[in-house]
Amino acid sequence: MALEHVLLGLLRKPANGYQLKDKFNHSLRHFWAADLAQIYPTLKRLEQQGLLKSRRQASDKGPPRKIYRRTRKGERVLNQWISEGPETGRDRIGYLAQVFFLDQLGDLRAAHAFLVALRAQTGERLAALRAIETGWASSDPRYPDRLQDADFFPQLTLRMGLMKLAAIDRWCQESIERVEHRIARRSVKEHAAEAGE
Amino acid sequence: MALEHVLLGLLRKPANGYQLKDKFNHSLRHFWAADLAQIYPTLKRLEQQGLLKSRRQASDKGPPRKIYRRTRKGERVLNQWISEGPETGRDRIGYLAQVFFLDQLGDLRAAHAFLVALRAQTGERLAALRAIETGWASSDPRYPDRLQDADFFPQLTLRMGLMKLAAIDRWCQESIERVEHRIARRSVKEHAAEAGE
DNA sequence: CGCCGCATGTAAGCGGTTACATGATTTT
DNA sequence: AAAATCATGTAACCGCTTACATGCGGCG
Repeated sequence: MALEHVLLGLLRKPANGYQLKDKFNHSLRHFWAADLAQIYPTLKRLEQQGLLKSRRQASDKGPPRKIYRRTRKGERVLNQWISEGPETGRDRIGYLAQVFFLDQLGDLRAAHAFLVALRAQTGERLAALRAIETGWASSDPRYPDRLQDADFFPQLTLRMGLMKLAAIDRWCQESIERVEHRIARRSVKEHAAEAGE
Repeated sequence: MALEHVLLGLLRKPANGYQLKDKFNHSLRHFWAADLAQIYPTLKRLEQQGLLKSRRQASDKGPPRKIYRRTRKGERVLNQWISEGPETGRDRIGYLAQVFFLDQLGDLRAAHAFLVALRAQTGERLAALRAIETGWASSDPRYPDRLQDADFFPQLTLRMGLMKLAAIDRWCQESIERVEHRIARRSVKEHAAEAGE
């Protein structure tokens, strides 16, 4: 399981399940979503495997927390996961499957609308990432290359998000144009056919 | 389920499970993997839902085939899936999670090696896509903008793969360089510290 | 004779999502 | 008084992967 490894990575410092969820929402959200209902049982399992240890701790506000701490065995497993090399090629890209079948709508204008919608979504996500970047850059003068390692590598993932979304946006632009040409060409042909009848 | 929709899209023309697997391997492989053990039960379920119909047909070589054909209801469901707009943001990117925690290896040279390996993998996939593109371009003079719609949209997905992998490759390049600078800077500091002792 | 390609399936298990259940504290 | 936030969990279900089971026909 991959979530196991991500939790081990996040537990560089001790934390409880709820805090881990927040960490997901703040830093990893753009390429990894996690649910509390998945986090809790996974933490439990990791403890059973001896990769984590937990202790209860009273909280000022709300019920007591169950705080997990990574064991040395847990560290070793994390290290091994990364050392095994990059996990690539398992991606399933839903919107690309949709694009693949776009002709089956039988309506180029509907296909066009799909691409326009995709570009809008991409633009939103791109704007969100850019906002994070400018915020970070303005709050820390060491951004990006004088950050300490623990922040530098997350910064690299942000940069990857930015570059990928920019590439998707460029693709949307050019694809939309090409579909527009297609529509124009087709209507010319139709007129020619009508004139010929 | 998403595989359901992809199978519906692939069944523009009737086919059996084994052929569908081949279609996956030929055209969708780069953004969607599918297993026979998943395809067969899914086809069965789609038939139970009235989105497909099947008939047995003897084969020259090997056992008889079970050929599925899409019903009008199946067409409607496919259409609806695409019309609901692009499915984005559900992606879990394993290697980015690994990059995120790369500092925890506690060894910049190991992190560097990871990025080099990622770049190598990216390069391989990029080369594979480029080979497909040049093959297609040389075998069909209509490539890319005079292809018929049923080929044009798949061509768009190929182009997306190319652009994304190129972006990842650029990111790898610049990230590797930045890590190298980091290593160099660090060793300078170490020398300074030694001199100071 | 064994292996490969064609062809169809089942069973077990895993990882993840959705929905449900509970309850304290803080904010509106 | 109601809603939001903090906090932990369970149960049911779903989709997918891995492994297993079966069998035909052609090739070396």
